[in-house]
Amino acid sequence: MVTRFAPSPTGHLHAGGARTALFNWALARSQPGGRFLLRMEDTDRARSQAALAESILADLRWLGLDWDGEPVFQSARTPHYQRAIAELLAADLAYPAFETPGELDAMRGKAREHSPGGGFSYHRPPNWDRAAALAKAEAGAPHVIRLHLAAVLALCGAEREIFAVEDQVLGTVEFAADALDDFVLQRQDGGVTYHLAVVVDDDAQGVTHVLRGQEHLANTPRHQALQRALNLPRPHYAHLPVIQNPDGSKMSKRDREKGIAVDIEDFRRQGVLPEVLLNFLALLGYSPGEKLPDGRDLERFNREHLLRHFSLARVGRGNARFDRSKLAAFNQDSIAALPPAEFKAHWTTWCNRYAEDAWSAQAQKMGEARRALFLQALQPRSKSLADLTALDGPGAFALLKTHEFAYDEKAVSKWLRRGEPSGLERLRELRPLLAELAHFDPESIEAAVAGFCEARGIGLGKAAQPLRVAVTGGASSPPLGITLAILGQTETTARLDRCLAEIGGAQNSARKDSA
RNA sequence: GUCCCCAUCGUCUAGAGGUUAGGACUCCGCCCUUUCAAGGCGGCAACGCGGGUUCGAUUCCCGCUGGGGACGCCA
Repeated sequence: MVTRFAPSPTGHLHAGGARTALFNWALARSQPGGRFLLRMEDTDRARSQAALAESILADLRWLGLDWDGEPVFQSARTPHYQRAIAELLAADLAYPAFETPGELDAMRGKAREHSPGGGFSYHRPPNWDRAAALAKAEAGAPHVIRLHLAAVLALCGAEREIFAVEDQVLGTVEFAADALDDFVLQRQDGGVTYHLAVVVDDDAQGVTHVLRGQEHLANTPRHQALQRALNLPRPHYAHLPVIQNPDGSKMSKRDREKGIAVDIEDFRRQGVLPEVLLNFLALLGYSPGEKLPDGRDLERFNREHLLRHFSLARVGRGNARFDRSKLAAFNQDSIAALPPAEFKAHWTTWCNRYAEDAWSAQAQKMGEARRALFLQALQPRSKSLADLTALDGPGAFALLKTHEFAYDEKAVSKWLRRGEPSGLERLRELRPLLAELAHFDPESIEAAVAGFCEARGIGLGKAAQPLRVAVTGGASSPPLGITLAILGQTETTARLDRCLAEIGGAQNSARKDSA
């Protein structure tokens, strides 16, 4: 079995493309001796970019997908296409046509007028003068080369041969005989179209199974017609459901402009682990159909599992919407489950590529020991690697400087102002205790605060919450000991002073006002 | 408009001619807890509609509706 992934380097690898690549990879790798090939469909010279081809390759590698041999670039295969065109021309299975794009537009418009919505299809007229046309083309008149469908049909035993697609996911799909016309094989500029290239290359590379998005389904009769015309074997076809946005629209570059992640690069930047993205992508339009011992569906699996168990029979037929919150949940679980060393490695890699300068400066200042505590505290609280350095994330308290974070008014009033004695008063007592602590590690801090509470016969929350609000501005953070230890003794003291001055001062004047 | 594909909780899905229609994510509640996160327990929530076939259909067939895709000298 030979499969292939054949992206066009006119954009980055996007979620749908990655899923197609993944399934092709899994299908080939699930078979002994199966091969998975890569081909860059860069026949559109104007839109293709070498840098994009490289980025697609990089994203595939990042996902952990490997391919056999070197990627084939269609731009380097022109002679093969020319040979195919020449062969078709010689057999009168293709012919030159001279309409300009403008003329074709007009013809389409006219066809629409006559039957509203009626499709336009191009066919060579019966009284067509082959010799004259060939001579005109030879003389240099601008022209395209079109497939001579009627002649191809004459080659077939039955029209079914090209109009019926035996799809391994969808079953047999029958197209109407007028679904095809004499489509263009070679453009005026001499470049061949996708249809010709794909058929020639799939044959040249020995591809046996073509797994692609459902948007290609209607192209398949064209490809089957070309295979017939060129006398090439027909691969097996399977068309995958389309991946959609949550609102049911197609994922597109437009969504990217709105800041919605679409490309693999986007998810990478957001701090999604590659194995998580791979896992999640595999769940769109596919289900392993396995139950766990406790009766749950198997949903979390890795590359190796997919490669061992993947089957086209488990591919769905309906389109799938991309649910980011589920991805986030998977990502958080996977991050939390990582061995700390691996987590650190992932995070370091991510930082080197994407982290903001603000974080870099802060990390420098933190030093190794506190940085380790930070990672330890944040690992189980991060939905993504980007969360760690996000100024609105769970680690923000450690990222912002002493005077940068804001106090949450509700938290302040609940934990600092209310009560008798108030939280502020507890803070005044706690400040020297913490400032003089010999060892400022999580355990010592916890012990000191616990001792403080015990001595006064109060619950831990009475001291922990005011402290938390004072040093983070809000009522939630990692456990108190580690929170303070991450900040360090100097910073903790400074923040307590800021709090006492700002909130304490404000409180005093507020009391006067109300009195 | 024409052609094609699809149709189970909001989303991803499992599923069988007879099931209390299962799981996951989201959301809600409770427990745990110094807060958050995590974890545990529980809850809300689906077979689009109309005809057949059948003892019985959510499952099979047809129609409708709805969603999606394709209709390029893009791929």
